[in-house]
Amino acid sequence: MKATIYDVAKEAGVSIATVSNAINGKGKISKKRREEIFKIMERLQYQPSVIASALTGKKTFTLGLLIPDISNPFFAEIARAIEDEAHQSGYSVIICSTDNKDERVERYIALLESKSVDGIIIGTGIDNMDILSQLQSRSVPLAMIAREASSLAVDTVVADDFVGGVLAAEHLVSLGHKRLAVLSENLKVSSSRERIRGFRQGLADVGVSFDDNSIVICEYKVEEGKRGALELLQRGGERPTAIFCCNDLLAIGAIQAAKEAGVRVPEDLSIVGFDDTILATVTDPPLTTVAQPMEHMGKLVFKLILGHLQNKDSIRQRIVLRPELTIRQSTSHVAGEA
Amino acid sequence: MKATIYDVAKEAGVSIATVSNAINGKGKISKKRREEIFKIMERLQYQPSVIASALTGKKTFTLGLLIPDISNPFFAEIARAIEDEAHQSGYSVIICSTDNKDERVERYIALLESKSVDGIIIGTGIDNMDILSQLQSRSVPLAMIAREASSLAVDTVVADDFVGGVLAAEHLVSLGHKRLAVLSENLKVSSSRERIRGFRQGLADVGVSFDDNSIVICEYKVEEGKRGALELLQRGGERPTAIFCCNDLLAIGAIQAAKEAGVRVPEDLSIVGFDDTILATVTDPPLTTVAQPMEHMGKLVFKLILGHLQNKDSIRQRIVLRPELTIRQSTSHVAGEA
DNA sequence: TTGAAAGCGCTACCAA
DNA sequence: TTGGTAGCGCTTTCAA
Repeated sequence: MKATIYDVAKEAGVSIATVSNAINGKGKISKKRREEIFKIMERLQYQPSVIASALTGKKTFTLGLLIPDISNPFFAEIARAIEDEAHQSGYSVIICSTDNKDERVERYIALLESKSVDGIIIGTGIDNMDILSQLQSRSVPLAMIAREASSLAVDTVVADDFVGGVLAAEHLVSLGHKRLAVLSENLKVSSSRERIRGFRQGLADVGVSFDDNSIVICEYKVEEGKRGALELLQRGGERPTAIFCCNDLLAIGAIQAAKEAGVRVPEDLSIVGFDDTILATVTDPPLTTVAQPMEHMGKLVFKLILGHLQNKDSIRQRIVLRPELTIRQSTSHVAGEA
Repeated sequence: MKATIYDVAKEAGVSIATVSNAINGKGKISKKRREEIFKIMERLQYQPSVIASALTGKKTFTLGLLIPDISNPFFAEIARAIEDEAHQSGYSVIICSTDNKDERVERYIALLESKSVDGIIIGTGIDNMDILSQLQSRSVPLAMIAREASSLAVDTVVADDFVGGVLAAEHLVSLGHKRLAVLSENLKVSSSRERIRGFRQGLADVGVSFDDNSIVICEYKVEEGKRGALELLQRGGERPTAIFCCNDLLAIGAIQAAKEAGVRVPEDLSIVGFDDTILATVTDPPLTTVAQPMEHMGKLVFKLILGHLQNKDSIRQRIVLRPELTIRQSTSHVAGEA
């Protein structure tokens, strides 16, 4: 069987209390004992049981990460950053892909709670914010990434989605586009709403009109984006000359839709994405997109929630990172312009 | 504070043993008591602590998943499949991105063991197989996915990498290619070795010669693939007319290298990838690649390891899935042929 | 059918 | 400096 603290204590001829102290650097222990104990631990291949210590000490050194889908490169990259940072502090992270379904969110949260995770990082869209406020009232440390829960006092790291939207609008306008459309995922996702609001504002600022009918909503998958874009392209009336997509996956769908509809990108249709995942660099044409500093965001949320874990009454922070426009080849001057 | 089994027992006027039995469906309990207890649990929002029950010798319902990098779409998709399947059985999965570094593998394994995970699924390349055999000798349930550890008796799910290599070779040869090259990640990854072996065999079968110097090894990142492909393209002597890349990421690197070197794909250079991740569908041109049934593989490993957890002496299985060639537009007849 | 009590491995507090 | 010991929340005999 695996060695326990008792085995070590017996072997060293001391009490388990002393071994525990040695391990945790508590109390005073003579150097000699200390070294002796460590040597024995090594010989016995002793590894303290996090489970047992969690039952007393309280921490499990495990975090839950709620995201829509780990197979979405945006979240995979964020997850990687969080994981790296967490691992350095001895934390593990449990991934929970929710597909933005409240029902899954609730199941996962219950599971995470029963496993006594030390905190939960949330990057998933949630309809019913009560779920979160309940969590908070049960004093489970929370942090949000790439999503906002403005009704809650909770540590948050987001890119400035509004500014991102503005950036996209400005870019498109500067290329002479006047007939714009938007492809967005479910509006229950706060970041999507902000992006659209920013996009609108960016257009309004320079007097370009924008019609609400030009917004198409769909799920966050490529397939859906394609369907949505197709709808936009096949509508009666004048076709938009540019589409702002609320994430790279949808932008890819739009590119595919354009291909299928025989519309050239960027000559006949400019497309702007959001996120700047690895996908944006490999598409045909490479995607002009609003870049979020994913790695940085991931590392930051972990630091935030860690601060929270170490110091119960550390002050809540909301960190907003500025996105940047990465111009590639999916956007160009509107046809007929200089 | 969170409700405990004591609170429920007190409220119900029974002993904790009875509550425990009710929860776990053990022993005999009168229906009346049973229902009463459940009602109280609900009212108190009682959730049994997995931690505490794990300490009593039961399971933690947590699995570790070792992969090279969760931000690699291939592993992200596999992780998603495993996660879904696991969640259905009440299991959580902790992701561990190792970058194929033994040092990281060891750190993660130690962490997972100290957290008493019920099992570990391994999809990462490992140099020192002793790490695994030690794990096994400590009787930690193991399962491999997309990797082999032939020296160990362990549940395994892989695509038939050898056949995949053959498929790629046959396809290229059928297009008239004779000067072939290979771009592979580190050969310590068993699957890469097999793919190359299959590729070779496929060529040999039809009498096309292949020179070991045409194999370039690099890390698994796009950047590295690009560098490697560039080397291949800029060598003196005749340029290869086709490159077989051991995964999609490298294939993308190769596409980028070709662009940079002014070599057209597929007219001047055909490229075949491996995996068929989402990336393959969006590249320019879309990638011809050997498809692995990722979702299926993920679901299968979980089932395998679960069987192992539920029935200690379930027999070891090695499941080999047949890959398929997905032909897109990165391959074509060699220039000058019909 | 139900309950009392002995742990599981570890931490923390109080004595020695 | 050290050790004894009371839990942490739950499972599991063994009796009642």
